[in-house]
Amino acid sequence: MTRSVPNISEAEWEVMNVLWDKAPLTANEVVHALQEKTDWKPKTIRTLLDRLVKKQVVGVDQAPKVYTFFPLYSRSECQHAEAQSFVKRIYSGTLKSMLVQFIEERTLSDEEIRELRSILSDKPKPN
Amino acid sequence: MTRSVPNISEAEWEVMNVLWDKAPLTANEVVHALQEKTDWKPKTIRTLLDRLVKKQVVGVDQAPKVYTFFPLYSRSECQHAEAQSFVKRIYSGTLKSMLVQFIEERTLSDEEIRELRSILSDKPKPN
DNA sequence: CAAATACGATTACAGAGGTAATCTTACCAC
DNA sequence: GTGGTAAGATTACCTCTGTAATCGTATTTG
Repeated sequence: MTRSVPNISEAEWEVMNVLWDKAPLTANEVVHALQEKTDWKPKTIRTLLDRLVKKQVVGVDQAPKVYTFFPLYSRSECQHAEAQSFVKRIYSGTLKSMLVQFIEERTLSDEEIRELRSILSDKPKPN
Repeated sequence: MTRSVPNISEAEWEVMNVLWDKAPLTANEVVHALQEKTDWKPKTIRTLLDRLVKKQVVGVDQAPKVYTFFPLYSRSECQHAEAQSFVKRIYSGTLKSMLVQFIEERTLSDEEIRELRSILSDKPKPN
């Protein structure tokens, strides 16, 4: 039974990526981590954190006077949820058709194709 | 040189799918085509069409008194644009990591994996 | 011709998201 | 203790999206 993941907006994803990498973090630590990637003001990042808390995607520890934030869902859980809805919306539900398109349009280099093929060969686990 | 595709919202994608299937269509024809898939009111669909025209994702032929609408971008062009930004946002840019995840989490059946593998084997065109 | 209808144009309005600023309060340094 | 600062809480404001309704005008119909 997969929990359903709340929607996470584009800007919020940036924040989540930081938290997944090194939570728990204070708001300030998140701000610093994002200072390189974005040019958001600290207040903006704080707003994003608050919204994530409100959506219950992020938890907060209020015990110390300076709050620390941490994810309530794993990165792969969220990626998976996004991927499902993305593939459904854009490719009528089949990852295959997406991959076919990427191959046909040569978006993937031969090298990448080789990599993908080897992943697929390795993995058909007989379980 | 790839034209950059304007953003298309979720509801707008439904409309685009209809247009890609059988444009040019009048607003009414689009409404009928969507009557089965959605429960949107005709006015709602009309609004979506107007917004798509405004965004210049859809063109309109005003010559006949009843306008006809048609896409200005191909379906695969739009899919591709969405896929790029999706993979970038969610999987740090690599389709590979997405596929790896799908395989590792057994989101794909053995059958699907076989299909993907055969696609990959067929396609590494040496051109 | 007058009324009904159909289509297009304009307007509406709430929620999410992007991007902050201001207000409040508590703590630290003089 | 008083003023500066930092953290959290509250408020702001615009755009986009979802979801239409209303208004104006032209065409059809009785």
